[in-house]
Amino acid sequence: MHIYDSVKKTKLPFEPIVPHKASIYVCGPTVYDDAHLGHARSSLSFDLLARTLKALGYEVTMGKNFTDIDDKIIKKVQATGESLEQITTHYINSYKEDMRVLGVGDADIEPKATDSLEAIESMIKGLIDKDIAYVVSSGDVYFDTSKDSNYGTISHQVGEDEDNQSRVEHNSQKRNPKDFALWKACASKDDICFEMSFSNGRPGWHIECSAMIEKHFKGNDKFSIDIHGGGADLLFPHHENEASQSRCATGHELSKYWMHNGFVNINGEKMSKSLGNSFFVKDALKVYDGEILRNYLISVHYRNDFNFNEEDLLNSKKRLDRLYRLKKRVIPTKASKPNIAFQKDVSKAMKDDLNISVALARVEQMISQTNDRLDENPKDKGLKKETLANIEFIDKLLGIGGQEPFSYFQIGIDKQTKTKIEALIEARDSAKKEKDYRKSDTIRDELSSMGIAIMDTANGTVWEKI
RNA sequence: GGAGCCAUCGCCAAGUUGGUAAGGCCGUAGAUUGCAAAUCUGCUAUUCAUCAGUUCGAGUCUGAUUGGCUCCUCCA
Repeated sequence: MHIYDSVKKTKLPFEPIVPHKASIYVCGPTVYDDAHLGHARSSLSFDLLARTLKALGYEVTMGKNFTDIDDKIIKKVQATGESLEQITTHYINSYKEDMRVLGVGDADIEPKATDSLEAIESMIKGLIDKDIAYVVSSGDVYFDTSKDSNYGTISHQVGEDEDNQSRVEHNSQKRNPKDFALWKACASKDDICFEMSFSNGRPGWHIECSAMIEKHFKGNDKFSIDIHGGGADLLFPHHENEASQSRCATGHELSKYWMHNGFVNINGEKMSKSLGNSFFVKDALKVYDGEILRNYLISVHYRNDFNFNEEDLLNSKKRLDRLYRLKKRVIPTKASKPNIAFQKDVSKAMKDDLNISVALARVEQMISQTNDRLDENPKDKGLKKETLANIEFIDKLLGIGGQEPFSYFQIGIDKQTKTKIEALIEARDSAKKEKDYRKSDTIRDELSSMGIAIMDTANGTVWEKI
């Protein structure tokens, strides 16, 4: 397995801390709103990573946190009158449900900031004791970046000159402009605070992840975890700060490898809350099936930016349709063993920093070849069994192709419509038998206007929702 | 102002260590079909934004130019 390390900026062989085991920690969402396509993409990227590692025989431990204390959540609390817990529970469940529909299961470890306050406190305390962190008069606790000579080695973004045109607000209480808050003291009585030895307040964003990693992962004397992941925007300052805190607190590096996924753009524009063009997973799922969305979102390499648009989505759906049409041809049968060459090729592609394009190209080659062989010999039972095994292999590795193929093509059709469609097909068949092609074509047109495509096969007429 | 990324067929998109351009969609010709659809087969970039350099050889390395984009502020 090779992965691209976005800190070293090169592809590296994956050599985990403990042989055959992989510990991954991904920055999860701040739960004050529904998940958008960007969350989905990040989640999907690391889901593919975990699936690939598992397929290669690694025992994977996936951690993904929920930031459930944050200014925006508090704002929502104040705006809605609901409790912090009500709000965060709601959005955590909403996130999990969306991801489940996209084929991403729960992480093995799902820490919440509110469950990690002790770990946060002890890490901050330790840093204060070493004078790497300091408390200012307001009660805020800052991290002294000048104490870490390696500060900047993660993002390579910290220049020599401190006095650049950075948009970072200059706080006179800070020792250095780049220092960041580990702990924010309560500003008012309405604030949501936790009592700590240094002040009443709440944790800063960066410390949460560091503390949660230390709490849940063992690591060794050099690294806490194997892979730390997240969106490309988190590289700086979030991951830089995380790495620095952990380095100073633990005396070793936080993560052996760093992976960052690219953005989802909508019509070429960055999707962000401030631009107001967020595309929520829930909204997308109203229109498209979860697997179709998944198939689309994983079709572009995880490091590239992803430009979401409907035309490409439909294109990618057509590719998935081909897989399911093949599945229709081989079902019902019992899967045997997947074709070794095929399995090897697909795995090889995924082993190369999750090269999904090459993997999917190989899948399509398999589809074409199998269709060809099935055209020649429609009753090749061995081939059918192997093909089904191939599809099951793909489903396990990529999370696509796992549905029952007939229902895949009939998603969103209710029973009543289904009965009607089947009646029309029956009527058309009898018209065809009587060679009344005008009538049969009229029926086909009627079905077509209902959004139903039909195809005459050796085993009778089948239909699909377009 | 600082840091960095990207530019491959009409569209989407691969292309570690330089060796002579995957795959899909669309289009097109054919097989098949009552006609379609589905399926299969053939065709579809002497060329990788531009210019220069290194090299026997560059989409792949170096430099410059042009055009997109991101981060430096909460952000997946």
